[in-house]
Amino acid sequence: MPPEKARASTEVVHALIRADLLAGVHQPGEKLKFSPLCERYGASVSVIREALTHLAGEGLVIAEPRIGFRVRDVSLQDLKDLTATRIDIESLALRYAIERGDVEWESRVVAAHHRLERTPMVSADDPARIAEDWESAHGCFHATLLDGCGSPRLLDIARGLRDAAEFYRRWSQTRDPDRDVAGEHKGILEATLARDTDAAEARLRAHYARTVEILEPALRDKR
Amino acid sequence: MPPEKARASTEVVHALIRADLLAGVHQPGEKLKFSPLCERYGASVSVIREALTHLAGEGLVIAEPRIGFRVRDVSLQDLKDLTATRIDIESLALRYAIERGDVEWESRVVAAHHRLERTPMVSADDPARIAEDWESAHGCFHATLLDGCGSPRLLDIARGLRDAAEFYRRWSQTRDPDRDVAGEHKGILEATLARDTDAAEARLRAHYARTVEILEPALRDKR
DNA sequence: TCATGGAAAATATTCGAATATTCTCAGATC
DNA sequence: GATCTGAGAATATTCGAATATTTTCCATGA
Repeated sequence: MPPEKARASTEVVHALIRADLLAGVHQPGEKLKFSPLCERYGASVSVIREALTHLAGEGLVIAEPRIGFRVRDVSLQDLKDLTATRIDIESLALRYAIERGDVEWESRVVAAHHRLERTPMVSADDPARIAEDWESAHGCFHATLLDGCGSPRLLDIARGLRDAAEFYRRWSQTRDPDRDVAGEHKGILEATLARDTDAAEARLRAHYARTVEILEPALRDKR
Repeated sequence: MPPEKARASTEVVHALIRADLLAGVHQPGEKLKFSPLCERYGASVSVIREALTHLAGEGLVIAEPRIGFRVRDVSLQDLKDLTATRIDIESLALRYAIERGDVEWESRVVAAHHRLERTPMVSADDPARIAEDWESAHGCFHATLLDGCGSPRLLDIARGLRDAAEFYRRWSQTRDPDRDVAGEHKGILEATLARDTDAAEARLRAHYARTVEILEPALRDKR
């Protein structure tokens, strides 16, 4: 339930809808009608419209002129393409980061990893669901890793792909209990700090390939 | 001067403003105020606002909440980053295209190149300005080249970067009279058809590096 | 049974005005 | 002289109603 805001700016509504999309409140492919959204977020059509246009730019919703907006659909095919693209882009950025990153960047990576390592993956009250804090620390670790590459354009592309991947990840909350995610992160960190480009890239690649493997069964029926 | 449209849908206005931005009607960094835009495009604030929000998603304008919108600024630093990123992304896509592209794709590349070759670079009436037809054929050739890669996500990223580059290219209409652009395109085409990945990538890389060299002097004063 | 047409309902789009915010600049204060 | 203040102007944002479009669904005819 979104908090009742007396004043609803488009930014706030954009963030609320975005959070709801990632949380799975609106199903993939579902039509997003104005009247219900206005009621839910306590805003007029104008601000809903602007928020949706913004989200369409981010690729989370699809704008269909004169028909309306719908939640972006998911498919196994798209997940594979997304993951492959993400691996290529992040490998590129990580290589540059390892090549160009300074000590200040290194420290931020170590800090982000430490935070991730010390954040419990599941919350105490709902062990079936991945904790919000962990999701945040996880995203932050991967973003910081690439941060040293020095290319705003490349980082922007990587951020967009991460958002899209998060959409999939949150939508299907399945996970492999045998998987040593912490170990994978540690491996990436160590290879990066050792400035071992090939090893770091291989580990990053394996990390994401694992994720798609886990999500695959949940998408089997979606084509 | 934009054609007087009795009915102004946001799509039409979006396309008009976009064309004007690429044509340099609105200067980089300039504030885009609603009243003048409403008058110029014959639309109400709502449709102008939606068009600008859309353009902000494409990165051509910058949205500053509660302050308004402005044309994205240009800088030498950004041009260099953009070009480097574009080279990396397009190299990646071209490699995949050469690896995976079928005969149908090959034919489209040949066709696009033929069209580009037979389109005059400058129009008869204004030899100082690059012809609209040529710009279009040029963009189409480069897009088709990557088309065979089979990754919608990667193609989407490449398209965004091409748009950004076009913004720079059109803004500064300088060009090098000694440059053999047609030869460069032919070289890329031949290496691609020969499925010589390394040669094709090297030629694509050189092609874009040349472009930044030519644009550089015009941006010297912009930092 | 299936296709077609065309009201009626549902819905998206657009508008212009009402409101809120930011900017400008003259005057006051230190 | 420099900085603050606040009224007024300029501007962006938000609203709800008016308009246009799409969808639904039932009647009609092949």
